[in-house]
Amino acid sequence: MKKKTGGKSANVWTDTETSAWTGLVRAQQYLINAVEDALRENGLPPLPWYDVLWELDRAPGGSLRLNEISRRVLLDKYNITRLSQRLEQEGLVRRVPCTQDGRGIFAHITPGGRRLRKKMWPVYERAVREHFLSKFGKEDIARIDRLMRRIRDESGP
Amino acid sequence: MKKKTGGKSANVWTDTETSAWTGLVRAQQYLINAVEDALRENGLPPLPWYDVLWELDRAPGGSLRLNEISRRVLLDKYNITRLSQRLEQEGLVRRVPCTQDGRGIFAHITPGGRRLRKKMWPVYERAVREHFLSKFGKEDIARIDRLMRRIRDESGP
DNA sequence: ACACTTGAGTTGCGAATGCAACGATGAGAG
DNA sequence: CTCTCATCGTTGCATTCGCAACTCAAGTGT
Repeated sequence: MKKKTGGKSANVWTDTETSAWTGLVRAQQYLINAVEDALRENGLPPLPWYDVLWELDRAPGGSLRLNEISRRVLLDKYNITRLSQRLEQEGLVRRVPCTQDGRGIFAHITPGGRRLRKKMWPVYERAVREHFLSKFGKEDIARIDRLMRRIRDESGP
Repeated sequence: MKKKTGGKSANVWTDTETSAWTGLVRAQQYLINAVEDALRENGLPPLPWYDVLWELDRAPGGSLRLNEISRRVLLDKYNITRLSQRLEQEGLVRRVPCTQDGRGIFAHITPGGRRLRKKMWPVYERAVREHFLSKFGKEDIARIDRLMRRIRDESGP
């Protein structure tokens, strides 16, 4: 029971800190698992595919630099390279070199890509609603939004 | 088009819902990445190793059924099987068959395992504090704890 | 005793991931 | 102009993951 913790950045966590941290990590793991399960059960591609297709679908012109995709979905570049190649192989995306920047590659979503995303959406949305949204009221959702936003803010230099 | 969907739970999300969902997922991805980076930069093993060692270290007797580990760290059984084999190969864990249940296997943490966990802790804790805990006050941490707890509650029918 | 179902853990194999090294282009300094 | 340096994307290789099929032990019913 000793509260030695008076010095703020001691090596030791309060129970609440521990619980909040593991809770956050496990909750998200649980949610991802649930969504992936739902997609798989419906014979649909895995989540990262959806993420990328969504980013492209809502991007102006339906295309983004691989670079930018990487930044948005938080996957490493090499990951995006290969994912985009797989997507292209399935005809969901076209990879077109950037004329202004010789080393850039645009991923451009195809009609088939938009179609697939639309087809995945109901499954995705149902899973998220069932396991996440349905458990909270409007205010709590807003609270979560505000709290989570703080984590990635001012990630800085 | 038509909102045949019965009522409020239409297929469409409010901005806050979208933002809260992606915020949660991205925040956690961001945090995991940060921790993994920190571990790697210090030449330490990846996060799942820590998770398992931590669960074992704090478990009474320093051992758990593979089953139970799987449940706690939210990794699939086959994953735990192989992870525990790798840990055993590194001398961090001993896998000992359960006498009462012929098909059970206990993972039992070794002194070396406890030592490694202790060595990983400062790096782990620093990363989490820097990227997560330091951004919130006591009340917010408690709030996050309460909110995240709700997600995994009453999952079972 | 018998088959039947469930549960724990393992394994083969193909796919995805992580890491580091690499080639190529653009940007800046002198 | 040329040299260096940072950025973008790719690739080889090893590790890990995902899935389905499998073994063996427990539990259940007859």
